[in-house]
Amino acid sequence: MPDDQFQRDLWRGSLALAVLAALTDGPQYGYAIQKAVREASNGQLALNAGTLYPILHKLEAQGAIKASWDESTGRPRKWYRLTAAGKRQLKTQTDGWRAYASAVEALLSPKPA
Amino acid sequence: MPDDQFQRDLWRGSLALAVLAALTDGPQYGYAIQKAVREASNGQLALNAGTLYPILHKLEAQGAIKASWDESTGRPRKWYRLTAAGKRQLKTQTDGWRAYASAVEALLSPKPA
DNA sequence: CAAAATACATCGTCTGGCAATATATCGGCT
DNA sequence: AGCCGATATATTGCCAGACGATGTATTTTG
Repeated sequence: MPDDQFQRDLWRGSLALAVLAALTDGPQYGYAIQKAVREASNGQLALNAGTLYPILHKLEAQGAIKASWDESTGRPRKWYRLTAAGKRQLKTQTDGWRAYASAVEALLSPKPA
Repeated sequence: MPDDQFQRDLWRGSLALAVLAALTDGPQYGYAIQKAVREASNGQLALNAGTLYPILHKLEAQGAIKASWDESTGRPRKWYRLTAAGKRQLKTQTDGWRAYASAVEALLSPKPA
């Protein structure tokens, strides 16, 4: 059941989804993503640095995002932008997340007698 | 930030939440829970046996559920029911799940300009 | 000038979930 | 009667995700 597997992987890696989502409005660098995610979720999703950077590297290895250094600023920043594949992945996983969330909600809501 | 920690733990163990939820309408035995979860989520959450039983044992150890064997039927069945603590836990974690889900949704939705 | 924030990164560890495996009974089909 | 699939519980070994801790260096703020 590859479909099943997909659902599983999706919910497990939902922080990666958050990272992708943070890049929808244009390129960002790591530290800014961390803050953006925290703020967009009203502080509820605190993306740890030890979690964020591995995710970024993995997404890059997968080809979902592409990185480039900006040395012009004081501290060098590594900017990430979504690739075409990354945009597709974001859409697919967003749909998947919503399906998962509504499945959980169905379990939590009182069933019709 | 203990609050943060709570949020994290909640989303990680969301299958345990599903198990608790499956017991709201009265006691159930393992195999029935497995099917109930699968059906209530339209097949999207397939609770693996190797996942379910450890969860049940853990919830029991925590005192959230209580087990009793029914030997009267052919194959003996182990019935689980929510304890008072389990009901409280279900409510708390349900609220937590919804907060988490809406936080993720906030990230996925296009932000207001 | 010191402290806090910015900015990237890695490592070890813990935990959750899964596949595989094991055991045993029951119902239906042939 | 014999076989198979579904029922029913359970354990084990493995892998991946996430976290805390730690490290380095610069820049802003007090």
